[in-house]
Amino acid sequence: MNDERKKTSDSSDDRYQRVWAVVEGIPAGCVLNYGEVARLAGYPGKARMVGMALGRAPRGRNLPWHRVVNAQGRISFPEASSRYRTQRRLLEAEGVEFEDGAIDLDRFSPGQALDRLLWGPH
DNA sequence: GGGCTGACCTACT
DNA sequence: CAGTAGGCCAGCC
Repeated sequence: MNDERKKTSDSSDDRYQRVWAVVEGIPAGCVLNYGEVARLAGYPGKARMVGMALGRAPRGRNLPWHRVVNAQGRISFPEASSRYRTQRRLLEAEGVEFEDGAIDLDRFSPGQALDRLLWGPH
């Protein structure tokens, strides 16, 4: 029975494709943490793989990698790094607010995005 | 083949 | 609230 799954067994590249698809589905102005992305991609518990998938993402894909932060709502880069500033600038340009260097994941999750559209920003 | 590292998470102390 | 411990998996010596 293993031979049947041989064709459908996930190669590393296919796993990245799935992660990228989920990330592309994050609407502007929203953020998800690595664990959520992993879960939505069908790999619960494999949050680390998401980070690697983003790092290995081709540039031509226009992947909104900046909409993925860690579970604490913080950017997973040293604040002194240029990557941190780039990610933060992109997020703030989309309306994501930082308080004390952290994002309120409940307020800026895709689920709450619809509420903001209907009820307006609180 | 083994060991370390890392764009991580959860649970517990 | 901070710190620790265990888990997870892909890359790179």
